[in-house]
Amino acid sequence: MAHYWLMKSEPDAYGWDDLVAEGEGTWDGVKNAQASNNMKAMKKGDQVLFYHSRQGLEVVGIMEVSEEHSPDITTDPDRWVVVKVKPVRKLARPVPLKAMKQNPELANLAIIRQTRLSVAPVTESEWAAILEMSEG
DNA sequence: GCCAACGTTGGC
DNA sequence: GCCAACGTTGGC
Repeated sequence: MAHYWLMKSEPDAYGWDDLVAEGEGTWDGVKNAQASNNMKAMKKGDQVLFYHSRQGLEVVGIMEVSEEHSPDITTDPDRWVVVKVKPVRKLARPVPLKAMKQNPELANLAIIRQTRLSVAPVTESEWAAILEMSEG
């Protein structure tokens, strides 16, 4: 069964539209042990929310792991990894951080509890709650 | 643009 | 091996 995740990127550097334009993106440059461990745990087909940090501050789309982790040659390949992702679909309506913070179902969301974590797990119920917010 | 949070580095 | 200094991230 697929697992759920959330990954952050600054849209100035690499946003949802960039991923769509490329068709498949390599998620590189993550230099954080916890984030890296999460990437190592990702399996092909896992579903990933794309969150715009710094600008936007909202979940904008869903992507899918298309290739599992491999060494990150843009940083330190002995230490850090990349995964490849493909866009699945844009959310009907982006879900702002502000709204997620107000939703009691998301009180334990990893990115709310730990702001600076750029690659984070999302539980099945959190995933459902976020999609509900986008579509409801 | 600021600064809090927090991970990493390096001098001791 | 400790911990102060430093650098980076990301919300505000």
